Amino acid sequence: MRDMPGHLARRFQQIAVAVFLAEVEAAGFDLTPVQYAALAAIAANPAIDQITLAGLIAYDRTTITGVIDRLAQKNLVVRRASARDRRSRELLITEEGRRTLEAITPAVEAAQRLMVRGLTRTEARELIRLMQKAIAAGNELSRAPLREGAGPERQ
Amino acid sequence: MRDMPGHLARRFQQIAVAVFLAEVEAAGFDLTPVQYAALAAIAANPAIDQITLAGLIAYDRTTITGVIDRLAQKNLVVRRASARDRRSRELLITEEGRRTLEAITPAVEAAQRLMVRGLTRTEARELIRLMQKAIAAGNELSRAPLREGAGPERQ
DNA sequence: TACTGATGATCAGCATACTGATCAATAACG
DNA sequence: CGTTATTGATCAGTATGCTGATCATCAGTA
Repeated sequence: MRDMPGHLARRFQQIAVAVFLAEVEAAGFDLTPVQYAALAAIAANPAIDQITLAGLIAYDRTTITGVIDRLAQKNLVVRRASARDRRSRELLITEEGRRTLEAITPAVEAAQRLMVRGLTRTEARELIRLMQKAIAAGNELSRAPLREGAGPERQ
Repeated sequence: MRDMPGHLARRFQQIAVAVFLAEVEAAGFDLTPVQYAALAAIAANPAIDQITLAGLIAYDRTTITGVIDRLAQKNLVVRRASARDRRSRELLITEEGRRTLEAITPAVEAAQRLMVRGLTRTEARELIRLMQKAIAAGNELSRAPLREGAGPERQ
């Protein structure tokens, strides 16, 4: 059991979330890993729509509604109706959102280091590389694959 | 973002769960990764109580109630009042549970291989080793740490 | 232009995970 | 023995994630 990738994946994620939440709370904030990722992506991509955002950070499209709900409730982002497509909502970070994002970054970085504190620097880099490689090969297997930023049309 | 251990952990777990569910469903079963782990642990530890089970597979104690509820509803396990401690429930696998566990094993093993199909055999082994090492160092950081089987008293 | 299909968002329902509380029963102690 | 602390289990509440459905809107085509 203890050498099954699936079990280890669940366990590592479990610890990663706990470390993230602890660091962020110690810094005086109340933001989940998923909320942080969404906030950062919105900051980097103003007026992004929810589907594109989902692709950027590999969320399920139905999950994102609730995440944005909670970010909006905390006044960190704003949902705005799109002018050119009335189905979609444009997402924008607020001033408070931007301040929060900046202030929280050190805690997030500390959490990343803590997650792999049992590894040497070389091992940590190797773990990251191997996870990236495995993820790339399995990207299409989940309902929420990563979609590269649209950018200029790829053929 | 794409080299943050926390993000990669979430993504790898996401794929691992999707692969597991797909393989198990293709084999004709309806069991989640968590339910499988619990079922296997109960099979290997007859009359285990829920708290000890939680420690063996690193579940939160409040999560396990629902998991066992669902396994019991599928007639795969039975909850029995303990004679020596009336607070606790002894968990036992049923005949159907044992048949299911045996029949499902090939699908579970196939899923484990699929999760790391982008890696060479050596890389997969290294990923497993590094995750184990990181997890061991972070074990106490989550609310649901792994607890070694009680076995004969450790001092 | 009317129809058809695709798309963005949301919803209902279910299964993990967690926080923190409660309750019954047991263990530990004076 | 009785008080206190601990422990096994559960519950309420919240946040991901997923399946599958619905609704409004848009795009493409006959």
